[in-house]
Amino acid sequence: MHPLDTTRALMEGTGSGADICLRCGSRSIGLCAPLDAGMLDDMAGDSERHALDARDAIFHQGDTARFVYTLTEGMARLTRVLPDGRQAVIGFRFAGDTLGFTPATEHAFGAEMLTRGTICRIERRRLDTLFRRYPLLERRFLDLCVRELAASQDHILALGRFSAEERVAAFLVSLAEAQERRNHAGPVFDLPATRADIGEFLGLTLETVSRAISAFRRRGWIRLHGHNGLELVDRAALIGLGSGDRPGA
Amino acid sequence: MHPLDTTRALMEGTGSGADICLRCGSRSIGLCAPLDAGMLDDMAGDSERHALDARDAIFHQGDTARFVYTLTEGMARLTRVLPDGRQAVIGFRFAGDTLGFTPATEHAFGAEMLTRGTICRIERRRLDTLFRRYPLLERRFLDLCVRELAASQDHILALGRFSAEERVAAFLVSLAEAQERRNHAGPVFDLPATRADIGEFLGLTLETVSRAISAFRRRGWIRLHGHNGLELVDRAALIGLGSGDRPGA
DNA sequence: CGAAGCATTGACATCAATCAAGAAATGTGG
DNA sequence: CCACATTTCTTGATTGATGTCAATGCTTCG
Repeated sequence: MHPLDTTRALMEGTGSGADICLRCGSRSIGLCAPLDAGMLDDMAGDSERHALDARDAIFHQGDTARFVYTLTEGMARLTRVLPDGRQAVIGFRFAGDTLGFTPATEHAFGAEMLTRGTICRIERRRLDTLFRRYPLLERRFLDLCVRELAASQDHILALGRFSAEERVAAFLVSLAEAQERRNHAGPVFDLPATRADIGEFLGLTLETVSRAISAFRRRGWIRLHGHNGLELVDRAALIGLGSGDRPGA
Repeated sequence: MHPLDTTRALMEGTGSGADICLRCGSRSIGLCAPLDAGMLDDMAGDSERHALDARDAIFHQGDTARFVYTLTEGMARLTRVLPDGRQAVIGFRFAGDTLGFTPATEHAFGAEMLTRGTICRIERRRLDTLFRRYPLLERRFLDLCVRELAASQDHILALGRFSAEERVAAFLVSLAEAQERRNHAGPVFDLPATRADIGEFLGLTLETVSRAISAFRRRGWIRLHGHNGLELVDRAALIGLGSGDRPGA
């Protein structure tokens, strides 16, 4: 992964290939990708699907980590709260991503839907059993984990060293790329996160995010279609700004 | 882990228990902790020790990831560089921590010694063989990886939401705690990182770090002993500031 | 003792946060 | 389908925290 494609990998999260999860019935489930039919049968008996509305919580920070989740439809955000109420968005997740996997007893962050969608969940204990039966599955989790770690480091680099506009540019590009990797067609992308969500992800206020987006619009780099539609008119300009290779800095 | 003990876990890194690595001969080697004598014999034939001076590189960003390293003595920093030269310190590592483990072909970051010390390295390919022979070892890497991920998220929270003084306070406390967990005695801790290193870790300039440290000194919270000695006089005050639970924010 | 590296401090500039008002989009009920 | 309420977004004015530039002082080490 290019170390500068800051948020791309975070956006990409733990998503993966194009296999079909027999139980969930949808394409491209991160968790199930490396499994053959026998493993999937094993999992199917213990997994459940749930439909959720926008803003619904998948799990809360501090919850006992009983389940591991796969987001099968929709977009979610991962949040972490400080005792004084300050909040940060740790990352965004898309259809196909795995959520809430941890060896700790509690979830260190909460997860909420940004759109309506569905999740598929399996008991943590059941997953441990499967790890023992199918070592390949555990290997896969290790890979996902390392990839996510690399993405977190990209994000650390962005938060520590990028200006406001650089962060927003990197975010918009990574959002578009994440959707393209998920078979998105057409020039208009979804932007279900509010300015406040984006700001909490990038360590900025919502006003600063809004100003950056307005600046890009004035420069003709992007076009907005309602509150939810985003079109990248000059992607090269955004990539240039969001890649940390600007000459004067 | 307390979500607010921001940098503590990052400082703690992948360090671990108190087992003895037969090959390296030193206490508390992260990599070897879960292994019995048979596994250690297996590893010993392929691992090598190296002595390094302060500022020596252990590996560079972009290097082929042939080896996995264990820091057996000394302190190191992990750095990531942008094309325009901006640099960030991703984390610090202490004796007992594992470095450079990745399934990717290249190291995504570089590692340099801050003090003189020694490292023990094993070939990545050899480690893969061991994974197949000792599933417990792979499980251990998964645990370390998840813990490091949680630490990265703490750091993201700090970079995105903490003020300069809060970040420096959290850093000093975590540095002290990391050394205490490694059998440190006495009130004076080592601070081998320069103001510039700390600043690159916390997303601040070296001047801002210096000002924060001076402010703590003026308030009687800390005392400095030369360029390398740090004494926490009022740890509670530092913890209060660095925990994100200040009332007015 | 002197040199080199690192740290401190001050003056000033700048970027992003804050405070505040109003506009656009979305959703709701009649 | 329209009017209204709500939420989200935009923009402006101002403030404040941190960065930048520059000069000086302290530690360490040869």
